[in-house]
Amino acid sequence: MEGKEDNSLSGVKEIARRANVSLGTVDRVINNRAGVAVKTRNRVNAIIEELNYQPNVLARRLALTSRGTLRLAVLLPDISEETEYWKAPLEGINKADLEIRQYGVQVEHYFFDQNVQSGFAQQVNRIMENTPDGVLITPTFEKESIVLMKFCKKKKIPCVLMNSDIPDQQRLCYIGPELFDSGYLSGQLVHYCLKDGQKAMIVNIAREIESNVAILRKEDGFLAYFREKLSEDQLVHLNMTDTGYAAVAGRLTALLEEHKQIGIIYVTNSRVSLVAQWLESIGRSDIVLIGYDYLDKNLDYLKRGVIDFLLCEKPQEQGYRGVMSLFQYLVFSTTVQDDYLIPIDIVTSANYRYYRN
Amino acid sequence: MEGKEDNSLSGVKEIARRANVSLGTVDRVINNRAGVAVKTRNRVNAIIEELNYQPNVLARRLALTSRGTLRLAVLLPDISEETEYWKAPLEGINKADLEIRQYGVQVEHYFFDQNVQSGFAQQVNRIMENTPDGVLITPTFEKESIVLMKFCKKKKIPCVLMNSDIPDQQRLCYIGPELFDSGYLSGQLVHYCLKDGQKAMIVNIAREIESNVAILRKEDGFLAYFREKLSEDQLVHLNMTDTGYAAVAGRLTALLEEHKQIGIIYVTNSRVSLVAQWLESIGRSDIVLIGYDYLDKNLDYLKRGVIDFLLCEKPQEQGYRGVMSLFQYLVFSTTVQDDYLIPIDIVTSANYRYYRN
DNA sequence: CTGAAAGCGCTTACAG
DNA sequence: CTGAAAGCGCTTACAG
Repeated sequence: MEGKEDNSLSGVKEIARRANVSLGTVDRVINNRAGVAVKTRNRVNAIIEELNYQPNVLARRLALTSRGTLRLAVLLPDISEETEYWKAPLEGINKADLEIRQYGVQVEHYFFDQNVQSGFAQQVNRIMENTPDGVLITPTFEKESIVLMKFCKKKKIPCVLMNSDIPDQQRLCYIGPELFDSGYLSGQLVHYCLKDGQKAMIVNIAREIESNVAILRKEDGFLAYFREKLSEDQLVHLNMTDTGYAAVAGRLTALLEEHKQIGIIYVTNSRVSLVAQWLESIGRSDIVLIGYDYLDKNLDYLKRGVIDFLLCEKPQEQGYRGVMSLFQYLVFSTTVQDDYLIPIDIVTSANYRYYRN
Repeated sequence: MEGKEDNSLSGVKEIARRANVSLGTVDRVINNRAGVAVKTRNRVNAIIEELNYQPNVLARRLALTSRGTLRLAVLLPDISEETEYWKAPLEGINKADLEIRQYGVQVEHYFFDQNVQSGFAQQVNRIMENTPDGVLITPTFEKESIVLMKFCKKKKIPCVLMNSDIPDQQRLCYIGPELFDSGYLSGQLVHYCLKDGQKAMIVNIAREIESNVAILRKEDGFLAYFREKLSEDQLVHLNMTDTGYAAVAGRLTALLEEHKQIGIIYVTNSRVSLVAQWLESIGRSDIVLIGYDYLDKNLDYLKRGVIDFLLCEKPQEQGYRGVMSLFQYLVFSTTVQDDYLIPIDIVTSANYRYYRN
């Protein structure tokens, strides 16, 4: 047992007293600022070590309040009829915004239309003009995203990716699901539900399937499972670039006619509601339906038993964590930030209540 | 647009200036402390409203640092060979502890042996003697828990329940799963996996099944699903109060002999590993096995395909949130705290990686 | 290279 | 009932 001194002093003051220097010098050492004699620096550092000193983040942040605000730029798709999904990440971002506002952080939104690549490019330019202190993006268009990421790298602005990843570029971290495993998991669910003699169908519904990294990765994972544990003979493929209901319903009807043994359908994104609508209209809710995302429309079908499984990747949390990791990095200069792979939740009519937000 | 004045002042200072009172008075009003003339109080409150003033929690907490520490008592089962599970909530509690320590909060642990009711009572007494500022408990033994809860109520100490609930007592909130739905969800999974002509088995393994609220609730939910969508004829029951492997294996072997059609087994707690061990020993990993908890032992079986589904209820998060909700309540005097029903995660060999802690 | 002073926004004795 | 002063632990000009 070491005799603990009556430490009326603590923190920087105690360090200053022991090292026989002023608070200013202690501060310079702690924050690695220039202008301290090596000898002094060493002495102070030794005491810091000895005391196992941990700065009080409250006090630090309070003292910094007077200094300028930190500006975080957030780039993500706007919310449209077609992309209700993006409401969720935005909610998470706003939640984080509210929490850290009082720490002198300010979040600036940049929205783009997912179908307009030039609009994305334009927003990237605006961000670069405004040179924020941190950047959070959904890298929907790879080329322009890389432009921004390179800019950030040069300017030493931390850049966080969300929802889907572009590896091998200098980014602070990626926050989102491991999409391959998401598909693989779907394969597994299909396997559990497949009755004897049945077939499964995989359905991609999107304007640009070939350039949609997310869909391709999920499909890869799904097929990997089939090759491993089942057989591709048991699988029917469908790609729909016409995303209208009539078109989808038409093709599905034809395919079901052709492959009467289809017992399970896996839709690789949130458009699963189109398939649900169709299944319901033909009175075939016995077919197991698996799809994506905790959207009101999808939940309706889930509750009614038309959709059986929804895979969900915590969109709010992605937004929240995206902002918070920038905040942590910039304010508390936390060390290396790790990628955060979001869990892939399996949601059914029996547990969906507990996944609200 | 209102002309915004050059507010060099803000916060309490600005309020004091406008109301023509001192900081002390403003503080009294903000914190509802006595000793302010009604007229003054009203004037100050009006300005607070007008300014839409929000106190800076950083500054508040920093100022309070000098005051005494807040002491939180945490009561939960200790970690033994038999109850590795409780490591997880403890981790969450420790994580919260680390985060809020610098805000002058101190967590005190009280452990008990789940098999010794008198030990639980003893710890309850110790807590009451120490009169902490907040209490977080796992109410394993109902009677003693109620004693503690009543004590808290009288002393106005906030009390949070974790893991299982005792409703209708004055508690700040409950943090844990809705156990009925957990069983119901299991019924649903069984339904999806059940092939034609197969039967399912439900297995309870615990010393005291009849007094184990958690197990009973899950079983209720499970049976409810069967009554609703399947038939009880398709179900075989097994209660094991002898929790040793030999006994379990013996009974299971006999039952499987009797009911050869059993294709799925649902174990209502983390002892699913005993059944997994048996299934593996008799080479029947084709039987679908569903159980509970993200424990190393269970994960091993999950990865090897012996266990198919693990239902998990975020034990770390329960501990973390339990502490944090007390903290929020005591430090920021957040208003009514709501119960937080933890999601029931469905974990398989394809998504378990993302549920680590 | 170093120190003394002022300040971040709030709270608390203490004195009247 | 009210105010002036000191302090929470850290940071930042400014002066030397």
